[in-house]
Amino acid sequence: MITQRPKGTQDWYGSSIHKRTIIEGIARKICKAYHIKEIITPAFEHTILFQRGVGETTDVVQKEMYTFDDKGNRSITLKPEGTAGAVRAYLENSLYAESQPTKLFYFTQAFRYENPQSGRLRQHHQFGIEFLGSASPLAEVELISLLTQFMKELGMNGARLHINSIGCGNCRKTYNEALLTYLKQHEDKLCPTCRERMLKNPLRVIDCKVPTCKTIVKDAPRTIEYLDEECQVHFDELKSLLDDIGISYEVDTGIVRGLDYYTKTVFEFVNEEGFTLCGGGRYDNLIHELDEKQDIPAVGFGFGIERIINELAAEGVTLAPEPSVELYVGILGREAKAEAFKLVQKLRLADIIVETDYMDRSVKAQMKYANKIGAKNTVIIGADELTNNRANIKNMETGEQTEVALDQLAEFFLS
RNA sequence: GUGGGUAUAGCGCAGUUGGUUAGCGCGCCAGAUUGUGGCUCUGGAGGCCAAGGGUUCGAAACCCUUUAUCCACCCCA
Repeated sequence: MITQRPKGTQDWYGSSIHKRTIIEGIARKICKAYHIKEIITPAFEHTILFQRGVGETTDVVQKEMYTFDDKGNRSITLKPEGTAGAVRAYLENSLYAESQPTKLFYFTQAFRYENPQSGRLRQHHQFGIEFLGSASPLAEVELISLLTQFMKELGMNGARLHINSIGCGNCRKTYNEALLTYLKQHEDKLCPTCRERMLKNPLRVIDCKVPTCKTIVKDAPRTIEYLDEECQVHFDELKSLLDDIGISYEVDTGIVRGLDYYTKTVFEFVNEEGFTLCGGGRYDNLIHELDEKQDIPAVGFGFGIERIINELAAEGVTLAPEPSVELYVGILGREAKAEAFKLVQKLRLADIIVETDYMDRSVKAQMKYANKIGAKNTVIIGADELTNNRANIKNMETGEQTEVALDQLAEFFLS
């Protein structure tokens, strides 16, 4: 038990940490070109932030949060998603007072108490972006186009874009009435949970997976049919912008999203099995909800790092390998240790990846080790080399040896 | 929260209707004459058979409980 990690968590090391580093590197590079700045917010926040931000009726808040009282009797929650914390930081630090928009990216853990399964953990990691201050559909387009570029550079081909509009609070009112009227006609055929949530948050019934509910939902009114003028114009403009820049998408009127803060645009990138890799949307009311003095539109997304890695594996994509050791410096005899290590340090100062012997192994065992770790070259430093000031660099691929003066080794590898 | 599969060495797996000292492959360490890897050969280390209880002369195997893990539902990234 003491050496066992908690359920639903993962250790990152070896090839997994390498993949993550590559993914992060590509994301950072692209964010730089889009002029998006990094933000790091705490791993935990006041519970009320998520209750108000994510929404009291959501599953995330109702049953999935890691919530506890700290020693000062403050209710604290490990963040279940990235948006609320980033928006809180935006407000607390008055970032809205600077020239708008504010574009933020982050890599964060997210914690949800769920039963783990494929692509779902209790602690997972997200690459997220929040684009605050713009009501223009161009903000959505920017995020979607960034995501398209991101996946392309990763070598991922299987993700398709699904978009929908769920309207603003205004359209929601008329829509909810229409939906509720429809659902009430079929109430007897709905599953028990749907019968309950139909009253609290009827929108949730739309993505119920129970077959009987699905058949009813198929003919249910859609949010998209009840958009007011402004929301309709926004959605039409978004679609035409996507058309014009050549990003293909599918309008999926079933996308609802499980977080209450979404308004107008919601979108997902799903793989061929229909599994969500990335989800996001516009949240024009969230900021006002958290700080009534402010009324600022925004849009954002979260992309699951673990899901990226799974999808890349499923698509058979291999990422760039780790750089290999340029030189293994073998040490023979105690007298040679200090001199050999000085050489190692000199090469490392020149940014050359060098490894050496810390195990007092035989030359043969050291060569074996050098081969095992994939060293491109080896050199053995012993009494002979020290007295002659010369050593043989062995190319491990060809087996060829080149004699070089000890003090010329760094130069040998720099040229 | 609900349902199904699984749990044997660092990793991947065998292990017959219950029967001696629990095996195999990979990996790890060492050797095959002097200070040079890969291939081959030889040897070695490494197991509370997930944990706890029960049945039995005898349990890795059968039964119960717990835990973990994988998969699915709900929901989500």
